[in-house]
Amino acid sequence: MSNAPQIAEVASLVGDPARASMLVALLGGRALTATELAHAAGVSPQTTSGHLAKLHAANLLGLMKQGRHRYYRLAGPHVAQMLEGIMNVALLGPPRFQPKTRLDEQMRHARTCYDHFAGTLGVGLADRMTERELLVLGDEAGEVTPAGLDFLGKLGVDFAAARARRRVFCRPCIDWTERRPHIGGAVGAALAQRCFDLKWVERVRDSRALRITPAGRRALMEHFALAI
Amino acid sequence: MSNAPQIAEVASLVGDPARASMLVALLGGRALTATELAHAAGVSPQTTSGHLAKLHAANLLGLMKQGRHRYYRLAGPHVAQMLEGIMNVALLGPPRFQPKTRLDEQMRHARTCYDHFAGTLGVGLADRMTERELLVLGDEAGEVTPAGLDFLGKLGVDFAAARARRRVFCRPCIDWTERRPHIGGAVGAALAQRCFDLKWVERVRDSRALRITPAGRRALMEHFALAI
DNA sequence: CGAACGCTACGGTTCCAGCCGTAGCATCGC
DNA sequence: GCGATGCTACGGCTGGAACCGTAGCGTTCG
Repeated sequence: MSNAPQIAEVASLVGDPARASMLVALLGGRALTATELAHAAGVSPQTTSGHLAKLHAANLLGLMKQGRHRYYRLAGPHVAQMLEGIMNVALLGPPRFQPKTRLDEQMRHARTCYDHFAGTLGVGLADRMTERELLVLGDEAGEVTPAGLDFLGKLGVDFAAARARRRVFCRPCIDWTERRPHIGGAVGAALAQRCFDLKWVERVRDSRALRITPAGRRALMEHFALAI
Repeated sequence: MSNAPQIAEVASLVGDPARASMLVALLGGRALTATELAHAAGVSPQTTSGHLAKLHAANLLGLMKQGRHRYYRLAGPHVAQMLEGIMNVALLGPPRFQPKTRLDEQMRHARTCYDHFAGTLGVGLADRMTERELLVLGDEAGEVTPAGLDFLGKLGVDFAAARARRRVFCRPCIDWTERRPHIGGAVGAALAQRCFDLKWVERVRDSRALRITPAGRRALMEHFALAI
């Protein structure tokens, strides 16, 4: 009568710690090989192979074969959004102990969240833009103001897709570490892409973490009054 | 290092068919007793009790004791939003056979989605309001226009909470049956509440389904040009 | 007060899914 | 061509969880 079985099927796929680790790793936005995902999940390649096959069969992952490698990525924004929703519930659940590691510090500072920025960098950008009324972020939605559109346009951010509609909405995404919203959706993705193109921000190898370049540090201060 | 274990824990809670059925039943928005949920899930009361204890311990459900009954409800909008995200992924997954039952027809027509309307009614309202530019719905966000604010205000919809911010955003929610967005978020909740208050729409006993009253039928035609 | 009802605690059974070892197939480098 | 690498298929093991029956506690009603 209902779609509960299908919900359970998808949820149980995410419900295995190994698979959840893989999905979280892929939430970094990059396509990863089966071996990399095996390392991320802490299980053998054989086990990983089975997990990835299931996730792929359920359309949670996309697959790109390249030589002897198989690159997996999230099937789309809807999967990222689902994971985000689950993370949000996990965050509001019973409080937990979380041993802080060194790597955490880097992640806390700046990382990707599928296709946009998170961490101190992500919420910092959102805060500064909100202060200057370039952006309005509510609990359930957000919008770029005309001034914000102008501002981002001058930075060279490409709104071709987002501008198709008259308004440029954006989706607030609750930051896992900061517990406050940052800029998600098409706007967040376009802004992040521009920062990559301008070499303000670089990906850290084998991680979701990001490194802000010296040029990026200056530029963020200049354009966003954001001291990182 | 990461929060993957917590994600997996939450997801595995939803990943059991019995628990998923209970959560979907609670997505109707009402608080239900353990026995009602047992019936919804198709398992014994003993088993149900264990499931509900787990869901409650993980802060996915709220509990209200009333005499010898225990009323459970979703812990909050974040849980509903998570379920919505999972449903969305399940929808875009591999196509499935779905035997249509009689009850489905009623549900397809009009039902609640936590705190707002879904089904033909839900998407119909969204469509008509969009046509008249009372509402703008994008892929990831939406907003009530000034004309829409005026329109809904005259209907007596209470925006006290939503109006706190200058703008009234709303969250598009992908309809499970129609596969198109309907009005969610605070705006959807306020509109639904007003329709209940005006007795345009009634809940159907023991179901998420809704019945549109004769007065409601007339009013929807009059105010929204919506023929149901 | 006794019976019925709503719900939970505990014990035992069953079954499934994750895991790895071994083996096998494609691809790359020398 | 040969070995190394990346990945997958199969088989057997094992741990965990869902499930129900029985039993027990609190509440309601006659």
